[in-house]
Amino acid sequence: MSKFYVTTSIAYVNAPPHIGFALESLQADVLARYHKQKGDESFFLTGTDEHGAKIAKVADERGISPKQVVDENAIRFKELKGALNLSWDNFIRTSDQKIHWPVAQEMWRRLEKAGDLYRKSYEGLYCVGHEAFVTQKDLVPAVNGRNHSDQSIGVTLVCADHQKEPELIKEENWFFKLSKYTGEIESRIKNDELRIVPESRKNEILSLLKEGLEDVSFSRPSKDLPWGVPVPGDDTQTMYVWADALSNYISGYACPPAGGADCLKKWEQHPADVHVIGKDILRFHAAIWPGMLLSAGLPLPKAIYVHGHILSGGRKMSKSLGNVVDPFELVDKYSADSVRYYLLREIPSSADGDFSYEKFEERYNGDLANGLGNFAARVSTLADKLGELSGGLDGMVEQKIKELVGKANQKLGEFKLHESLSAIWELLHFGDQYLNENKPWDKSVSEGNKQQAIHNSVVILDNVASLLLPFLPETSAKISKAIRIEGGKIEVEKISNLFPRMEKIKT
RNA sequence: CGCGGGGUGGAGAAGUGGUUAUCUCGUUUGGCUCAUAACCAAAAGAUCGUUGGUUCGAAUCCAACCCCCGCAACCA
Repeated sequence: MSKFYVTTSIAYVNAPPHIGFALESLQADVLARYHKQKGDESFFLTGTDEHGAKIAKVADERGISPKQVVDENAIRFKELKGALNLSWDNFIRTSDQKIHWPVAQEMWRRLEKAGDLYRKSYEGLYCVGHEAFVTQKDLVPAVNGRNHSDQSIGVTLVCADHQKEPELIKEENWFFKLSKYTGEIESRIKNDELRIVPESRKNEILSLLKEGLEDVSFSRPSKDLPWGVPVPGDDTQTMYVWADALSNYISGYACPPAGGADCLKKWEQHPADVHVIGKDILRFHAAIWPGMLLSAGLPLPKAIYVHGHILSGGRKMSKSLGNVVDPFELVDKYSADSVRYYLLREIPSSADGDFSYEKFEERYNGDLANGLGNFAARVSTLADKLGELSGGLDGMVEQKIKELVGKANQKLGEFKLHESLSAIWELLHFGDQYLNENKPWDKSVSEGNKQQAIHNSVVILDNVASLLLPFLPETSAKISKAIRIEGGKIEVEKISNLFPRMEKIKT
């Protein structure tokens, strides 16, 4: 038995759960369930990132404490477990002062001890409207008439949102010597000690590393960032997101009750096997996080699996377009397993994918109702009519099962979840073909051949159920429960309407 | 010349030098009737973004160009 530790990224709680986070959770869930099924000791971690100026601002606007804001929102993320039938073992919240903070602070001390943290003044453009620093790209030429006065020096640049000229502000921060680790990180990724999947993402990060990493700011003055983990030994500064949020992979990893430094030991013995993340945060996980771990003298995760984003109707989801898809609404309307199936099958597991109700319906009717549901009903009805079955396994059927089970598992190992599902459906298709060829309902077929054909179909169905366990746990259990195989004898209960066909709702 | 990813039948994808370019959905036709008007088979439908090159042979390698999408360091 081996160990398997998988994580999702932690979600920022300034908004309710997004369907993209649902996808990420499902992908990690499949991996966790698969390893559990194999008999591995699996640990699946998820959680929420709860600090930052944005949260503090929301709290301020609503006249409540930041703690209240994050408590409210974190619940929504936890509820995803029930809604989507997730199997995570722990949910870590970065506002957890008892478990998380000591770990984040211990990490900080380690970096400091390694001589990798230093003070430096940071200079930036500060917009009063944003109450935050803005970058050059946030600025646009002024369009206001009153700004036209100083044409002598050209156009005035102002903040796009507030039409105000930003101030130049200097402040002192702690910086992390990430640049020091560029070479080491690069070589670890290059030789797959830290595997980045898919290949295209690996190349992307390698080309970034080739240009070299710069040191990153690791803290903010506490007056600007009041809501966060205090920097150990410097009460004027609060940790900026990196040391805080990324440490969750250690603090959330079944931290021993003693906490703090003891948590790091656990990671030292067995770091994460996979971090499942979105393409938007690749560089943080493939550069800053490994840099921190190297500095702290800790092992790197073994793999980072990068998924794409979900588009809605071919476009980026955004509130202003009104095409945001709420995962809870979906599950409510359909079922957990059908939403799981759609997201895991339709969205290529390492590229962008699209969500639309039309496609959902197509997948549901085509694959779940007509494919899986119908085959289960078909086989179980045939078997139920005959009562107890005996007979052997056809060599050709056995070989096909072996081939496709192998393919499904191989794809899973490559994190190609949608292709793994596709292999399972190949097996279903083979089952339908097999039945049509052997016609166990036909009067001209001998009793022995009928028994044989149905026996083989049941074995196919049983294998499908087993392969489906990580993807569609509920459905898989329903099918498995109906099939009893003991020695050469088989008994099957009738399985009806796993997925009732949907009527066309939309044009 | 910032970096990267991508452009394959109506839609979505697979396919990194070699016989008639694969799969799913959709369309048409035939078969079957155990099954959720489900299942099986066959057919139609692609100048593989454009142009040029390498090669006996390219979707696949090279060059130029066009188009789409990310990223461009503090935004998680």
